Formats: sequence, structure tokens, C-alpha cells
Amino acid sequence: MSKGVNLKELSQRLNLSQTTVSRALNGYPEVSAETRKRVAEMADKLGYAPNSQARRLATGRSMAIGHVIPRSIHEMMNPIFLEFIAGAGETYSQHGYDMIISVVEDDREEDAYRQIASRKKADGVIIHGPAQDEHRHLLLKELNLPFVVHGRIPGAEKETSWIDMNNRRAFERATNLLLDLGHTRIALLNGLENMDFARRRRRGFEDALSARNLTPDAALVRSADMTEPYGCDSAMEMLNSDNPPTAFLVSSMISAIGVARAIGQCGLKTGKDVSIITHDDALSFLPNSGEVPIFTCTRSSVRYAGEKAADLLLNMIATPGAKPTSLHLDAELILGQSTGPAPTR
Amino acid sequence: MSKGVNLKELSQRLNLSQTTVSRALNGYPEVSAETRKRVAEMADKLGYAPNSQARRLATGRSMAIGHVIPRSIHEMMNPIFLEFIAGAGETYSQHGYDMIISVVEDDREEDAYRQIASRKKADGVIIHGPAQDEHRHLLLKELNLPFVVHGRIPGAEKETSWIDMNNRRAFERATNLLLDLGHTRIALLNGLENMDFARRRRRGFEDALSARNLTPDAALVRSADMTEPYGCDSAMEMLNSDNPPTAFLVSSMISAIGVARAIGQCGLKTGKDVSIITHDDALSFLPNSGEVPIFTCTRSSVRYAGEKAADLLLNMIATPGAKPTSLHLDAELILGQSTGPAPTR
DNA sequence: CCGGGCATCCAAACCGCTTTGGATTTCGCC
DNA sequence: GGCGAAATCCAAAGCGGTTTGGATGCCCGG
Repeated sequence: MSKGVNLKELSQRLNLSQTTVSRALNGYPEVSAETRKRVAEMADKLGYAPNSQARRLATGRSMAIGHVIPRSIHEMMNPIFLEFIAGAGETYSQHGYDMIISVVEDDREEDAYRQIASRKKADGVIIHGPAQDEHRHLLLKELNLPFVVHGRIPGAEKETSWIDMNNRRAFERATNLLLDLGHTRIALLNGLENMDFARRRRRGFEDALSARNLTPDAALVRSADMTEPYGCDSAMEMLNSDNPPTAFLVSSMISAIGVARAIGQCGLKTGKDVSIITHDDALSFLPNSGEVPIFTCTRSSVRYAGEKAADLLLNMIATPGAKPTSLHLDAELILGQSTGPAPTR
Repeated sequence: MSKGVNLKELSQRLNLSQTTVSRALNGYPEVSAETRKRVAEMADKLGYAPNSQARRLATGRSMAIGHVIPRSIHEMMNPIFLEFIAGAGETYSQHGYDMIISVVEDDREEDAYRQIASRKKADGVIIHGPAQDEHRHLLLKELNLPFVVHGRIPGAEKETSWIDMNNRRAFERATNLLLDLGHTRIALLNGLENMDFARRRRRGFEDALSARNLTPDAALVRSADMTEPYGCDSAMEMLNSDNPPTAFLVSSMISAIGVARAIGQCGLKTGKDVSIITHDDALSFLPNSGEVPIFTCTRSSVRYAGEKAADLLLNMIATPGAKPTSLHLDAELILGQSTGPAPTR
């Protein structure tokens, strides 16, 4: 349990060959039970742990998964990303994989992937935040680097492995709930709509409206980075307009908090005068739980998504030729305090 | 620019030895300018990139920095951590280092560090969130693994390298500001007080009070994980008590948002009836900027801290014997909309 | 008693790079 | 013209594992 012996010393101490010791430790069959035990004991007496670089070199597998994060604020700052990472990281360490994260300038993202492939830094990667004009998957295929998408790449659903929640359906259901409560002027504060998930959410919103012969009012639909001020400012303007909305559908808890602030500042009451439904990624520092959660929401744990994405990826790496697989998660629709019947004038 | 040649093939194509090619590419002097150029051209024509595992094995340096994150919610979920990582990650990639993150069960944290050391997974690590009864630094010294602390380890300030903001001073100044505005009943919503930073903040708060012969009211001081509901619930209870505070000093923007929500729900106005000063870590998804920021705050960019911590660590690794160094950052005190003179009854 | 089969174990090659310790050539200078 | 220094380049020895292709010894049936 200390100095750091290597395989050679260990095998000498045991009067065995490196081959045998290596096999004993790695569970190969051609070594007697007794020897294996002897080896194991000596190994932990001497605190032997194989040098990972050497092992990686010899096996040709780097035992690591890469996550490339463009430095741009649109991605890394995202607490959702953090939670995803936490989930994935757990899976990795359970399987002996390392997680390596590269924060790079936006214009060097492709370069980062190429490096991972050519220098064999990772055995696979995860694509975060697929956009409308996505291209990373093509590069990765060319590089022959296994990958899993968190989200979906429009037009490449069949040929890639991905995990995603049913964004369209979630927002359709949320919209329907509001409609059922009598709201007809519903605002949508969406995420950036060059992101695939945001498009799907908007589609769900629009589908629900048109199913009841309503059309969205362009003045009530916005799209931006999901910050708190975005929620507050947008809501403030809309509430002060001539024809204010009675309900808000918001893409993130953080912005929803902003909306609630705006509502309060206008002297109105959330869940009474104005309703809010938000999507809740179940971020651990923004709990929305309790008997009756603060916000009515569509909820889907992004941490869980991270775990599953990692599972998928590790499987792909273990069985190379396998067909792409994907996981479609459904969000729960949870009633909280932020919704109520549309106020009658 | 494709297949992935290795050094051997590259050198054969050039009719040079591996030695020479390696040296040419790594900028060693004992190779002619002409040869170097020839090598460089062929290298990028063939898309050569050294296999990192092999290089690491040969050099004995893993060119990676480790971050061990206990799975426990108290740490990883922390968006502050994310922002720190983003900063550090940038520095790493600028210097050709990888960042490897291990998410581990709480009781396997020590194990994770031992593995990093014995399997040579990283050349150094960063200690996050030093607590009151900190011990990781002792382990790391025993393991001979360079490290930098984000925060300070009480009692080990001289013998460790760290970067920290002046928590005590920041909260002292914030408290003084409130006192100057005439507030005397000031609540403190602190982070978990087994964390070093939280202790210092409380000290700053108490120092400022006692300098004016005031003593903190225990009913107005709390300590917990810095979530939104924590802020809201705490504020709600205090505001509804017999002797409510007129100002809140809050350890994080997220909780401060909760406090603001509570104030609104009580029908009061933030910045008028009740003041708030929060600490602002300058998280990118929680901007508190603008002409007059929403919250009056003490601000210190944790992203910047991440960059600097990485710098410190890389320096330590580059110059082994060097003395521990540290960086003490001062927070800015920024006036926003959330503070005003104490209301007169 | 002998040869095949099985259980064990080992020497050596290999993974792809860095680096040591020369070997060879070139060049300036006396 | 000869000689040492400087400039170039190379073969080979690591780095610390895994893995191939046997050896060796033992047991058993014929």
C-alpha cells in the first residue's frame, strides 16, 4: 500500500513471470487458484496498481470517454451540462473508464475531435447539444470514433445512437394542460431555436394550439439563452403589453424563476393571475419537489440521461459492429403551485 | 490527413530515424532546419499525431490534471464547480493538458486519489471545497501528488498552494454597507458551515456587527446548501416572525433569488422594504449585470479563479521543488437595485 | 510404458514514443 | 593538411504493461 511497485518487481517477489502475474490479476483462466490467490495477496501487500498509460498502450484502448465543450457561453456554462456529466461520470467510473473534458475555443471544436481520434485520447465521445445544422456526427463517423448524441440530430435519427427526452410531447401536454385550464393567450419562452430540442418543444406547443384551432401569437414567442433575466425581462414586457398572456410555458426552471419574479413585480400572483409551466431538468441545486412543487412542470432527469448515455456508449465500444440504438425518455407532467384556471375578466 | 500513421512509418517514408523525426517534431535543436521542415511537411501530409498513451508512458508524465468529485449532492451539483472547471479547463488545453474528472461515491474519495497517484493517471489534482476538518491535503502529500486548493485549508495556509477570495472581507464590507444604510436587523443565509468559505463569511459578518457593538441574532442566521427554496423558505419564516429582519445577506445568487421571491410573496418590495446583498460568483447563466444590477452583491469570478488555480498547479508541476504559492482575490462590492435605506417604522 | 491432453507457467515480442550514447560528417582554424 | 568542435543523425534501450507461442510437468487411457 505505498511505494508503487511495477509488474516486474511484483513478479520477481513472487518468483513468477510477468505473464502469469498479469493473467492472475486480470482473471484469465490459465492460472491455478492457489497462484492467483498468492498473487493477489502480494499485489495488495505491495500496493501494486498497473500503470494506466502502459496498459492503455498495450491494449490499444484508452479507457476514457471524451466530452468536448466549446468555450462559448452557450454550452459550458449550462448547469444542465453539469448534471449530465455527473450522471455519465458515475457510469464511467463504475466501468473503469475515465472522463476527459476538453474546453476549447469554438472554432477549434473539430480540431479537438480529430485530436482525440488521432492521438487515441478517448475510445468514444458524447455529442452535446445537437443543433439544427449539425455536422459533428459526420466528422466522427469519418474518424471512426464511437459516439452517442445527447439529443437528436435531425435527419440522422436512424443512423446514430442517441438518448433524448420527448420534447415535443412534453410541451404538447403542457400546452394542453394550460388550454384545459382555459388559457388561450399562452406565451412560449423557448431556448435558442437553433438547438434541436428547442425546435421540438416549439413544435409541441404549436401542435397543441392548432389542434384546437388556435395559432400562436408571434408577440408571445421568444427564444434565447435560458437565463434568469431573460425570463424576467420577457415576461415583464409581455405582461405590460396591451394584450398580455395569462400563462407562460418556459423552457427552463431558471428562466421560470425570472418569470415568477416579473409576475411578482407586476403585483400579480403566480398560479392565480398568471400561470407558469416550466420544463424541469431535475437539477440538484434547483429542487422543485415537495408535496406540491412550486412550479407545475414537465420533468425529466438529465442526470439519468447522462447515466444512460454513458451506458449506451460503453456498449457500443464493447460491441463494435452493433447497430445504433437509442433511448427515448418521456417527461412527467407534474402539477405544482404555478398553474390555475385562466382568470375571467 | 487521415489514416493515422505512427512514428515508425513516418520515419520510414522520410528515410530518417525515429529519433530524428521525434526530435524534429518536438523542437529539439540537434536537427537541421531543412530536415525539420521536411519532417513537418510529411507529418501533416500523412496526418501524423503522436499516440498520447505512448508518449505519456515514455515521458512518465500523464499530461492530465485530476478533479475528484464526490457524488454527494453537496458538491457536484454545484454550478459553481462547473464554472470553476470551465476556467481551469481552458488553461489546461492551452498547455496541452487534459482534464480528467472522477465522480465517485463519497466513501471512495480517498481511493480515487490513491488510484490517480499509483496508476499515474494525473500529474496533479485540485482540491475542491475544503471543509473544516480537511484531510485530503495530508493524503496528497503522502502520495506526493502536486495539488492546489480552491479555497483554504484552515491551519495549512502556509504549507499548501491555494487560491481563494477574501470571504471574510467581502462579507464584512457587505455588512457594513447594510449597517451604513441603517439596517440593524440583518439576516445571514450562509452556505454549509462545515465548509471553510462559509465560516469565513460568517466571521466577516460578525466582525462588522461587533465593530458597531451589535450581536447577531441567532434566529436570523442560517446555514445550508445554497438552493433556491432554502432562500425562499428561510426568508419567509423570518419575515413572518415577530421581529423580522430588514436586510438579508445571502451566500449565493440562487438563494438570493429565493429570498426575493419570498419578499414578493409577502407583498413587500426588494430594495425598498427589505434589502438583499448576495455574493455573486459571476456564473454565466445567472448574469447580474446591466447598468444597475438586480442584486447588490460582492462579486468574484469563480471562472477566473479556475484559470488561476490551473496556472498555479501547472507551475508547481513544472518546477517541482518550488515553495507553495497562493492567490488571494478580493471581491468587488457592487451596488444594485436590491438595497436601500432601512425603512423607518 | 508410452503418447496425447490438460493445466500451468514462461520467454520474448510488441504497443508507439522518448532518450541515451554514440557514429559520422562538416567546418573552422592554426 | 590535420585536428578538435559542432552539427546531424541513428541504433537501441527503455517506459510498463499485454499477449503470442511455446515449454514443462502431470494424469490417464490404451
